[in-house]
Amino acid sequence: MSQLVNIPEATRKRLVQLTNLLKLHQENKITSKKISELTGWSETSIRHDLWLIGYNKGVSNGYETQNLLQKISEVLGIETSGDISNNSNAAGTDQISVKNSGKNLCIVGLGRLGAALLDENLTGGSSNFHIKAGFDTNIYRVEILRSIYSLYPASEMNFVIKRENIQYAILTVADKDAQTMADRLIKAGIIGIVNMTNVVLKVPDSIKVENISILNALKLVI
Amino acid sequence: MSQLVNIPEATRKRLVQLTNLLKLHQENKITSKKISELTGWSETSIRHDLWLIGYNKGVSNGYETQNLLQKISEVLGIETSGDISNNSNAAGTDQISVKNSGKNLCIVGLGRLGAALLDENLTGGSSNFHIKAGFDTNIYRVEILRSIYSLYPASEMNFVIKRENIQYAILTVADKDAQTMADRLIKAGIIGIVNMTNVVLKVPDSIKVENISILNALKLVI
DNA sequence: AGGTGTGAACGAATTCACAGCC
DNA sequence: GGCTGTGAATTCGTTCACACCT
Repeated sequence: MSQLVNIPEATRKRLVQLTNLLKLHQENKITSKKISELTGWSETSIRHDLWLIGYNKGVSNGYETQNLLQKISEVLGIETSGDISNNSNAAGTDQISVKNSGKNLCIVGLGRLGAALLDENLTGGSSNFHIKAGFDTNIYRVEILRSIYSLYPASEMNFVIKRENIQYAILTVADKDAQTMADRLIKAGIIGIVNMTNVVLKVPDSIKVENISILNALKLVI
Repeated sequence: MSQLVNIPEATRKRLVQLTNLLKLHQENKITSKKISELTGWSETSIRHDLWLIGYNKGVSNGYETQNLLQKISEVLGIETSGDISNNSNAAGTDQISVKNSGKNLCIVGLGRLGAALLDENLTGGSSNFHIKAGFDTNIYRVEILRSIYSLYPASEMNFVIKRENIQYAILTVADKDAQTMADRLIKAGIIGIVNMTNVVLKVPDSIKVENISILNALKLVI
């Protein structure tokens, strides 16, 4: 789909974070040294990353902030649209028309955390994620919550995910239900899961999972 | 204090996750093959990890679940304080605490997400983290929220962190305030930060940071 | 000078291969 | 036969060294 080049995982992680940095960066240009100062990454690493994605617009004088941001977003398959969507900038080598389809996602598990995410500004910033649904096994929970998003009992998961063309899920259920729910999500057609539970999910190779358990993170900073 | 051996970061991550798996595992024994099935990690990797931490109780017949859990927790410096203490003392009071060297933490930024974390069961499971304080620059926010935890305006951060002997922080502020708040936390004596913002924090080498931005995670599962 | 681009060298992490044990 | 323990081999990621640009 988007993945023009095969980017190493470590580089992908840095690039995603770099997009956020570039968005906040006020100045026109930015050097690898400056990025290094702001992040703690080595200058070489940054240049190497950009080399890997075939960026060669720096030419000894630093990178043009917006141009770099554009390129990285392209390569990662995330849209930056938002602020400067002057798509009319020709010159670029983007022969492949990046389809501007927003990414639809759902939140599975509407406890305190999941419910908070419904209102979190996930679609903001300028990345186009659309929260299309929230699910919970507890039907009362679904009814009680007020939100601008549509909430459903978990029993309707399969149906709703297909109808709304949802491809990604944030999993915030109890640990004991995590694997079961992941299985159901995958069966319904989900291809990427942000796993906020504390368990390791076993999924097919084709499914991408990112683990961001708060408890695990705490144990790692000890 | 705990770090008996110098464990590679990749191994540490797996071990933390493995503790969760072992806690949920019902059977007495577990093999590397079984762990592999449950997680997707390679069998060799698992055995190698255990070898690295000097575990050698497996001897060709699988590992004893509880013994292994104990050992890993020890090495990682996280207490397991017997999650299955239902063996004899069935009474609700689990005050049987082993080595109550609890880790004190605070939550910085009491938006929807931060507020949700106050009530999240972070200290549960069996890892002893104690949420000692919540901070927000918005003093009204602090006053409005009800919780069993103590909330303070950010201006009192330095004082409270020292008084309560808080060493770890979960950062859930707005991106633009992230670095500033991190700096203040570090100045106040914090040594580990779980960074839930979307920015990369620049911190001294002595400070541990784990990044668990939901937005970044979403971009990585695309 | 101060910056990028790029392959080679180095170090970290994973996998392989096989010895040893039950 | 099925399992763990362990060094070696391989793959992956980072850093170095230096050519080149402006």
